[in-house]
Amino acid sequence: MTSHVLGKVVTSAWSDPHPRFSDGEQVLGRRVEAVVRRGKYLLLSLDDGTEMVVHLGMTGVLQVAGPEIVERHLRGRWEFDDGTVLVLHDPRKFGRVTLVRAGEYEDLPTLSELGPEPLEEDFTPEGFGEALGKSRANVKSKLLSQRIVAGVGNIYADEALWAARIHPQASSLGTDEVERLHRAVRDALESGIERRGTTLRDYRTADGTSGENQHSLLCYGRAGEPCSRCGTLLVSSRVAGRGTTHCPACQVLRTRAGGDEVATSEEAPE
DNA sequence: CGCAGCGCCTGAAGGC
DNA sequence: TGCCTTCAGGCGCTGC
Repeated sequence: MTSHVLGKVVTSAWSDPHPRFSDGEQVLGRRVEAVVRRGKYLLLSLDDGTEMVVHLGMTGVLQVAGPEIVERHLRGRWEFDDGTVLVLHDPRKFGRVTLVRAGEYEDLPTLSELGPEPLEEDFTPEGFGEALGKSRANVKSKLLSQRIVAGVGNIYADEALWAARIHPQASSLGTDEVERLHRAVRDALESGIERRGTTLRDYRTADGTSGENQHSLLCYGRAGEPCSRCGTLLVSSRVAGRGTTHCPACQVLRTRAGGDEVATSEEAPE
C-alpha cells in the first residue's frame, strides 16, 4: 500500500456521503508524505499538515484498483498523479475515514488512547501487567479496548486467552498469567500476519486475495469441538458483548479471596 | 469517572 | 420457495 501512494498527489477524490466516509473527498490536491499503521488505524500524512485516518472496521478492504472498479459497496476512490487508483470497499460501513490535523486525534478516542504495538519492544510483560492491573474489568474487555495493547480484535483475543489458558472473564491475573498472555498475544498476531490475515466470510472483491489464518485457529469459532489441548468440548458464550469461545477445562475462572470472581457455571446456555 | 451495553450496517444462514 | 429472524463485530456513544 505504502509504495503505491507515497509521494503522490491526489488528483481525484470521491467518497461515500455517509458521515463515516465523507471526509475522504477533502484530500484532493494533497501529497501523501507518510503512511503509518497504528493498531487497526492507517494514518496517511498529507502535505498540508492534515492526516487521513482510515479504519477498515470488520469488512473494509483498501486496495489498489485494477482496470475495472467494482461499484458495489464502494466507499472511497482516490486517483493519484501517476494514474494509481486506490479504492475502499466496505459492505457494512463499519469502517471510517477521518481527516484530522496531524497528530490531533481527539475525534478518535480509541486512537488517542491506543496502547503499545504488540510486536514492538515497548510491549513488555511488566508494562502489560501494570496496565491490566489498573482496572477490574474482565480481561477480554481489556484486550478488545485497544488501550492496553493495540490491534487485538475478537478472534485474536479468544485465541490468545485460550493459548494462555486464561478465562475470558478473569479480572485479575497473576504474574505467570500475565507473562503467558503477553506471549500469547504476540504469537496470535504473528501467526495472523504470517498467514496474511483471517478470512472468515467472502467479503472480498473479485481481485482481492484472502488470508489463510482461519485454518490455524484453535479456539475461535470452534465451540462444540474438542479442545486440541485437552479434548474437552469448547464452549460458546458472550463476553463484552462479543461471541466468545473458551475451554471450560483449560481456562478456569478462579475464585479469589475478595470474592469478585465466581468459578461456578458461567458457561453459556445451549 | 469507569465501564457495561447499545446502535450502527449488511449479508449470510437458519427456521418455518 | 420465500419471507422473516438472528447473528456477525469495531468502536463511538450513552447512561448508570
